Amino acid sequence: AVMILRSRFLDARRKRRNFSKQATEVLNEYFYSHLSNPYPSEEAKEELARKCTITVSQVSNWFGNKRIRYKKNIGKFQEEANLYAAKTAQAAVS
Amino acid sequence: HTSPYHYHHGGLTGPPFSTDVARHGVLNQRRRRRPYTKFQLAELEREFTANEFISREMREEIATRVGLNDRQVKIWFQNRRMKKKRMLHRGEHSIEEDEHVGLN
DNA sequence: GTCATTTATCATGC
DNA sequence: GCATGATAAATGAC
Repeated sequence: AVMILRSRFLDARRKRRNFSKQATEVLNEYFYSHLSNPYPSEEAKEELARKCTITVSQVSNWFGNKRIRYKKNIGKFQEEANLYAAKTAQAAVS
Repeated sequence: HTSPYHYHHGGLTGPPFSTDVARHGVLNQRRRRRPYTKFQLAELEREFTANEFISREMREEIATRVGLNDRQVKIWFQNRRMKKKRMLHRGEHSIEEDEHVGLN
């Protein structure tokens, strides 16, 4: 039984799929609008998970990867940051 | 539960990840992650199957046998117990939503 | 001890 | 060929 569980566990990343465009959109919106403290609470993670149709663990994985990769190369994400900054600014006006 | 790396922040001034530099000085930087060998993992898994919690004596015995310090062995068993918990909690939510060939 | 993380590595998508 | 999601070592809060 243990072997079955483990093989199924290892298959998770073996057949990983990219998130949908809408899901990535939602996650990035939250990330760049909370850039000073990009650590969503457990409740926020659950809400993001519902909106993106993914699990809470996947939300945690996404933010973990996003934080480290953003920190390692801020310049590479500058264009993306400006994009979502303008998007949230647009939402604030309306 | 607050984020550990932002716990000591008094104000909200400063860039997102400013605490990283202040966390450790020049001398003590974070130990680099080093994947374990197949032999080490096989031995650790075998011991974990026997018992998930080990005493300090058994910990030292395993450490010298596989070529790790007792701290690494302790951490490995902690992470292994967390992994088991995740594995068990996986079958609850999504039994098997495989082959969802979804296009964006 | 648990557990949310950081960091590097892995496996895959395209 | 890198981008991306998931996992494996390692740290620290509690």
